[in-house]
Amino acid sequence: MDDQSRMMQTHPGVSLAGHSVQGGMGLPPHVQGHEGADGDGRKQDIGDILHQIMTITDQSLDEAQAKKHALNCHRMKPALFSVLCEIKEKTGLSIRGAQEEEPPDPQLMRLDNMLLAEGVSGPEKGGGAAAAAAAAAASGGSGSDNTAEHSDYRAKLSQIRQIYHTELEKYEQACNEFTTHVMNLLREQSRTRPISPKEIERMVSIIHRKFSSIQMQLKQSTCEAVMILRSRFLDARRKRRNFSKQATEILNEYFYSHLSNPYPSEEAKEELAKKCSVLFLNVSNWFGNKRIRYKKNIGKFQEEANLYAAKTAVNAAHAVAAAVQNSQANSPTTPTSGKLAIQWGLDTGAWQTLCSPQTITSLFSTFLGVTRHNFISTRT
DNA sequence: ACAAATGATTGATT
DNA sequence: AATCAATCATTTGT
Repeated sequence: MDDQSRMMQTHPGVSLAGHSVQGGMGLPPHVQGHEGADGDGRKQDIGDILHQIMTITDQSLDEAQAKKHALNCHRMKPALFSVLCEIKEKTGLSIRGAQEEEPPDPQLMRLDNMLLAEGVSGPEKGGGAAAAAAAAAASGGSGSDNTAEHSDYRAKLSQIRQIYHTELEKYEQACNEFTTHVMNLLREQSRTRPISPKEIERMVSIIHRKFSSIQMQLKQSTCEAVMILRSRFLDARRKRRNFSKQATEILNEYFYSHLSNPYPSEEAKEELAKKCSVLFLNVSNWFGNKRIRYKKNIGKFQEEANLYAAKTAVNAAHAVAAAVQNSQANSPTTPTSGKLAIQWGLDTGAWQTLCSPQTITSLFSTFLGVTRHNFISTRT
């Protein structure tokens, strides 16, 4: 209303010149006569029109409807409409131009990528399973019972995915509904207001922007949920399983039978990992923990040490005995063998005496049924 | 419920 | 890159 009156005042020349709406209520315009084709008559017309517009709210709906129809049917209407649109376009210059182009939001892209990677926004079934499998592999579980471990995770993930999709669909539907509503409204209004198709387009894009910002919030919170789920289920620290009895058995056997240097080589670790059906990293962690904990409190591990020493002895006794016999027979002493202090560390040194005398003694006695001294004396 | 045991992580060190 | 040391978070044993 303001627009209309303003523009009509500013550009009287383009108003409904030469056409009297006044007496033609409900009648097609062409039936009415053209009384004043120039001068006073025209001004009079304009005044009448303005007056009519100003008082339009006082009129009944039927009357207004009829006037609208009369306006729409006027032969000059399309031309007038385009002129008004043009004027409006020019006067509203400042509004547009500022945010015409929209570069793809980097954060939105990050969110999209993550959702895709997690199998939330990707293809329905395969993507999710693949993502779960990948996550399982990355988490480095013990390998044997991954499926049971992660079925819960997968269930929750698909729950998130479902919520995400339904919400997204809801937003999309609402967006479309709203857009069509607004478009219809604007189209309807464009019969009486100078609204160009371009403007409608712009309005639509504004609406889409608004809705996509809502979508972004949805994506954000979905990402958060996935992250929480991940940390809850896949962080190995949180969901850890102790190794099987056999695995710890094998590892302990190696540890105590290499107590003087419990640093398995890469190959040895590989082999142990295979034997225990755990990962290489698990073996490394295990030895790291074992060394530090053993060193920290040797006394506590005494019993265990004896146990495994005995175990290994059963397997190795013959071999050792043979070796001893061999060395007795043909070779001078092994240079390092006399030294019984066991130190750990790397080439750089920093080795400490760690094996208690009792451990050594028990090792020797269980191995060969001789005392440490006896054993040494047999070699020297 | 509590403490001990245990596997993993992290930061520093070498 | 491998290891140590401290620490975390869970599991297991009581």
